[in-house]
Parts: sequence; structure tokens; C-alpha cells
Amino acid sequence: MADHVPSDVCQERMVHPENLEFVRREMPDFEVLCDMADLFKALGERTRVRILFALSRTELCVCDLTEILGMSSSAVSHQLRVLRASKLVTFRREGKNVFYRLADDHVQKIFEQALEHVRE
Amino acid sequence: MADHVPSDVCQERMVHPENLEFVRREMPDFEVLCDMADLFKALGERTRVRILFALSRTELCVCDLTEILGMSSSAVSHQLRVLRASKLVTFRREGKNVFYRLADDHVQKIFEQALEHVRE
DNA sequence: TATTAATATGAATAAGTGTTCATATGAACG
DNA sequence: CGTTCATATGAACACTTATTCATATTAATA
Repeated sequence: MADHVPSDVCQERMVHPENLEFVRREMPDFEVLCDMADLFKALGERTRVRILFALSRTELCVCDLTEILGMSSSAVSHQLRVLRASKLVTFRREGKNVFYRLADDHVQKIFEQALEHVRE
Repeated sequence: MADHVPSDVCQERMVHPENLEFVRREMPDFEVLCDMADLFKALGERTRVRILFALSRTELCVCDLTEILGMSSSAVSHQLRVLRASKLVTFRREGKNVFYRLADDHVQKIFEQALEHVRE
């Protein structure tokens, strides 16, 4: 009967301590994980995915994007703001137009994996 | 003065038609893009990123996850539900425990790219 | 300078989402 | 069978967010 008597420490739950330690050792910092979540949050929206996919083909001005998406320039502009904040796009001004492009090619690679996952 | 007279079609905006056509030709279907957005939406949350990172190291039961995250089992369970719905995790039952693991390794590759993007 | 086109932004509203709390299910075990 | 532990789920609340509308900015141009 003695074999289920708790040790000096309280029994708690039936966890797997070796797993806990292993995982804790390898987990990135909480902040880094939050930054990643924020990045995915920026990617996790219909309009923004469509914008990014369009920009993955070629540089485009806001006006082009409104045509491609069939949305108001205000709505597009608000979403571009989010993408700018996440450093997913950069832009340059040329006269009255502002041209947007992808900030780097991480997005493309992430999209490739996501496409594969979706198409299974 | 005749050179800015509209043609038979109304003038609309100063878009770049060659870009529009090029992008439209290459864009995946709207549905596919929505599925991708939903995938990123599932990835775009602190708790879920932490869960997935933990599972990327080893299979874990819900109880282990509550310990690692320092959260209630209810909160964890609700998030696992979302991850299940997005087919990001699978699970198997073993007695009273339910063990979760990543559904495939797309997530790992996506995480690698995201980490690189965050660390720049 | 006044006007117009392209883009940006603030406020407001409607829809979505994460956690907690209470409760339910499901399995082992006395 | 009744209890206990592990997990799941429904409802509610607080919080976030995407779009629209109105308005501001910025640049070209008459």
C-alpha cells in the first residue's frame, strides 16, 4: 500500500517530468514566440494574404491592389498599414503613386509550405 | 490636348494593366487563399504558438502542456481544439491521457522561416 | 493657388476570439 | 456502481479587429 504514498512534495498531476524538462530547455524565449505569433497574426487574414500573394509576383501600387482585390482603397490602405507594421512590406513613392513590395523572401517560403499544407 | 481624352471605355484610375493581368493569372483561387489565411490564423496566437513549439520537440499530453504553459487545462484544451480543426495536430488516447503531436512537418518548416524573419 | 487624383488615417460599428467558470464526458480502479 | 483524474465543451465576458464613412495629406497640374 506504501507505493502510492506521496513523497515529501505534494503529488500534483500525472505529468511526464522528462518531457517537461526537455521541452523547457529547447523552447525559445516567450518574447520570441510572441513575435512569431504576431507575424502569423499579420498573415492570418484573407485580404492580407491576397495582398501579399499579389506582391509576391510584382511590385504594385495601392490603386492596382484595389482593382485586383475589388475593395475600397481605404480598406486596402488599412491592411497595408498592418503589413508595414509587421515589416512584411516596404514601399516607395513615385509621384502620386505609392508602390509596395515584399520586404524579403521569407514570406514566399512560408507561403510555399502553407500551400502544401492546405493542398493535402 | 487629345492625348488624355478617354477611349470608348471610361477612364477609371491610373492602374497598371500589365501588372493586373500578370497577377490575376498567377493568383491561386480565392478559396485556397482563404484556407491559407485560416491556417495562419490558427498559428497567429501566443498560446497556440507555444503549444506547437512544445509539440515540435516531443509528443505531450494535455497535462504536460498545462505545466509547460502555466495555464488552465480548460484554456489549453480550447486551443487544442482550434489546432485540431486546422489539422495542425493529431492525438491518440492512452488510458486517461490524450497525447498530442504535430500532424506533419510543414509547421516546423514554417516556424524556421518565421524565426528567421523575427530575428533580423 | 485651386483642383484633382492617390493614398492615409481617425472614429465608429459589427463581427470574431481567448479566457474563465461551470459542467460534461470518458477511463481506470476500488 | 461510485469516485477520481484527465480532458472536453458550452456560455459569458472582455478584448481585439476589419470594414465603412468622413476627412486629411501629398503630389501633380491647370
